[in-house]
Amino acid sequence: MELPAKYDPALTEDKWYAYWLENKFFHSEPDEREPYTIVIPPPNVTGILHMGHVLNNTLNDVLVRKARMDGKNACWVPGTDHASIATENKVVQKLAAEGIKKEDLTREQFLEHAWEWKEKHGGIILNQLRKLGASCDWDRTKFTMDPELSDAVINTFVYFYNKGYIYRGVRMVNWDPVGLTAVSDEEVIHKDTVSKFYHLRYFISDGNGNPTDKYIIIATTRPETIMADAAICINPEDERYGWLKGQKVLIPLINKEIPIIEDSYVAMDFGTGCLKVTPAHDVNDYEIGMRHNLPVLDIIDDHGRLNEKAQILVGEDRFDARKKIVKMLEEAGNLEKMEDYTSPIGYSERTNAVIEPRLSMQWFLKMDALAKDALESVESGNVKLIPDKYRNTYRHWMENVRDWCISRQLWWGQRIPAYYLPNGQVVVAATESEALTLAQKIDADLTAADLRQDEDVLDTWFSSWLWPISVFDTNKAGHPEAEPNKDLAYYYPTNDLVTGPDILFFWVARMIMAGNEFMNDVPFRNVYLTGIVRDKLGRKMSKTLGNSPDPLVLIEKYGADAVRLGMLLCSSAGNDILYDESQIEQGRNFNNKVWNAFRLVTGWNVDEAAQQPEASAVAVKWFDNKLSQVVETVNDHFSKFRISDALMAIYKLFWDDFCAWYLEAVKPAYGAGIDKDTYDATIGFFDALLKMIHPIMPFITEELWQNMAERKAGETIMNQRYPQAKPYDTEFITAFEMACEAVAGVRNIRQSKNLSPRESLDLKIKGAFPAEVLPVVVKLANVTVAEAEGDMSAAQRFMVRTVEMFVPLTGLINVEEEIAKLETELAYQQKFLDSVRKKLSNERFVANAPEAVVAVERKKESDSLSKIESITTSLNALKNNK
RNA sequence: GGGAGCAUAGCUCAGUUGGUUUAGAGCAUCUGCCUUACAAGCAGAGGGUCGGGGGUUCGACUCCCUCUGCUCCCACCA
Repeated sequence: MELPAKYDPALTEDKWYAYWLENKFFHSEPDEREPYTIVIPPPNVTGILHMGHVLNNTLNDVLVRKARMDGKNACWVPGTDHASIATENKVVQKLAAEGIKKEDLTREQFLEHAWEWKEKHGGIILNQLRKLGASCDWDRTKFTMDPELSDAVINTFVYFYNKGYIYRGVRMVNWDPVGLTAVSDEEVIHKDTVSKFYHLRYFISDGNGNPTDKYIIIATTRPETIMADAAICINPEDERYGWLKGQKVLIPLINKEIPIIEDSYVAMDFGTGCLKVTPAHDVNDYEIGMRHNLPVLDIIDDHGRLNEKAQILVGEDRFDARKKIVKMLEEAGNLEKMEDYTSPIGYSERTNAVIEPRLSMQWFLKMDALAKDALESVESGNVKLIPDKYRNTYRHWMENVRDWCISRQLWWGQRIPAYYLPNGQVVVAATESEALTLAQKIDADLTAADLRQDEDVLDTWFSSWLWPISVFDTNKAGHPEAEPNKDLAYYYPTNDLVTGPDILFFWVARMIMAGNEFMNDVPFRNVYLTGIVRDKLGRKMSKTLGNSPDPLVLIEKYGADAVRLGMLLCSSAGNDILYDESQIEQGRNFNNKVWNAFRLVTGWNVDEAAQQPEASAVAVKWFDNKLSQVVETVNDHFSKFRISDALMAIYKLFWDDFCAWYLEAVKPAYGAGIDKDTYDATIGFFDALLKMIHPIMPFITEELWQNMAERKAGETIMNQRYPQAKPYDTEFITAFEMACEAVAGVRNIRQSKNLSPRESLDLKIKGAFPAEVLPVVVKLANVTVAEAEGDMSAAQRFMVRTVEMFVPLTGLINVEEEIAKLETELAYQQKFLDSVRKKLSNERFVANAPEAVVAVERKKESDSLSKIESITTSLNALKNNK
């Protein structure tokens, strides 16, 4: 078969993926083998593949394919996350574009639209993963809102409620006025934001609600909330304000009288030392309010607009209201001054809206006991974080965790299974009928119609924390006492989890909690935390910056194998990835290299009569050893999750060792056939190399492996065993390296003297050069080898370790130049020798350093001495001949 | 404000309990080659004293202190 000189991934990738699918190579069922399990970090169901997914899923796939080739029963479970707030937002926007307002729909109607949207867009990202080559067990594809998975979520809620871990209460929550829901603390991003610090005059009341001419100044960033002020607070120690005690002041514009209170919370050295207390709209103020029994007046509505309780500016958005009230305050003479002020402001992770601290009734899950166990799981090493610097971060979070606000004021998600009785009492049960049974124990006359289910849904993470359990067994979550089903018993705990550090707490920590609670075992052994993919300039990839390439376009342009290799090249664990398209080009180039090596090897004609040349025999022996050495290295890298190192080891083995040295050493002369021994060995090596490359570049390796020999139907490289390391001879590997150095030395001389590679040269050797590898030198350097004798001053000289090599070149030697070169080298060696000797003459060194270290120094000394000797000899000879 | 981490060739990174490293790789750069697998290639070459300073040690890129710069996480000073 004639292959083109350039590899075209478009011709192979879809073909082989379809082949893998048809043969169900990705599918796993429990059997007697050791399982290797990974659950996918489920992407948002409506998500589109971005570079972060590419990195994550490439790593996952490499690990899964490697494990599969190591003989394990590999299972990678794919799926998607319903992502309640993100998806609901998208649906709301889509409906808005069609002129439909969410408020005008019933819950059922809205959900119908949402499901329709999910059906339409839900599969996209999983199909994109197929393009990347992901070897997921698609038969096991799950969605966090699959009916059975939702049941598991509901059962979990009921379980924790009955355990007393879930409670309902009014708390200051992070309100997202755009998403119209509470969000958890973790979903709030604090960003330093420049705003204004307004200094406002509050006049002292005369006792009858009229202002006197005395006033105090308070500093605030939120003048639009003054109408909700419940008091002005000073520090009791603050002498400046002693006179204020017991007085009342008037809120500007609305002239409402509020008391002066004292609380040590107020910092005397910040602002003016007077704090306006607004319990409904600030967490601290709320706590002060609780301590001092202040009334709570909520003047901001769900959308972030002032409500009628504000009395003024009713219906205005909080930020518009701020601008307007400042003007009003100024006109009323209440504005002392304003200054620029930078402070951290909370933003919603999903909608980027400024978070409004707001009091509301929410459901919470107690975290202390769960967090304690989850911390222990990591501290004890039951779960290993890679890189382990994240243990510190993890510990800090787990020790300072607050109760988890699990209710969301949304429709898309699992609806909270709490049912209210007409009298306000609440019962919690998995189904309406069970809830009715419970309710009837309270009041036997109740009917189903009397029960009202809670309107809220659960936080998305309240379903995804069950993922490693519920993808296998939907009954176990919520029922720790139940027997796990066959799949769960076999696949759990999973082996490795690959995810980003940004969801270490959102997801990873909570999965550990759920695993401990329901399985009494952690959900995975290793958590490999990838970096964030950034652009060349180190900026996070984002839609708004437009610096995020479309992976599918890249795959089309370079092939999935190239994209995978390009991503892995720069991805050491835990470090951010600075993505640059040139890395993908490098991946494509490597593809092409493999392709062309294949063209060369398969283009050879076996000559049954030919004897194996000595150089070939040496090269075969060497590469056999080298291969084992690198397999060992690669396995070691894999065991430490040093994927990019493993990749580089394979890359160099193929390109440098196999192509640049081995193939050149065994390549038959033009037009000649190759002997059978060498050919068979070469094909064997190629086979091993393809297997080593396969986890990283699955497509091209399958294509070539299939073409390398007759394959039976249903055969695939992905189910072959990974090459095993045999004992190898390091001495021989070193000897071959010396041969390579000798070849390089000759090539160097050719280059500097402008000599053609076709022109054969003499190579004279002085010293202990391993004779076994000489045939390779002879072939690759195109030289005739002999021992050096007599005067070598008319030769170009170089050294391989301690062996001197001469290429006699009468008439071509520039004596002056050679002398200068040798003198430089001599000076260097002399200096080196001095430093070694200084060490050796230090008694404390010789006495304290380990024997081996001292021996090394002695070897350095003797090597250096022998080099100096040979340099001196050559130098003298040159000088004498001058 | 608290905590963590990073700083090694032009770029991205290795350097595994301090000693065969007066430091390695890939990419990029430079030089010479269209040599019959591959110019997406081949053959060579140059390039850093390990952010600054101090200390411990026979010996430090590696340990300690300090300064500088960057990054991330956490955080209720209005």
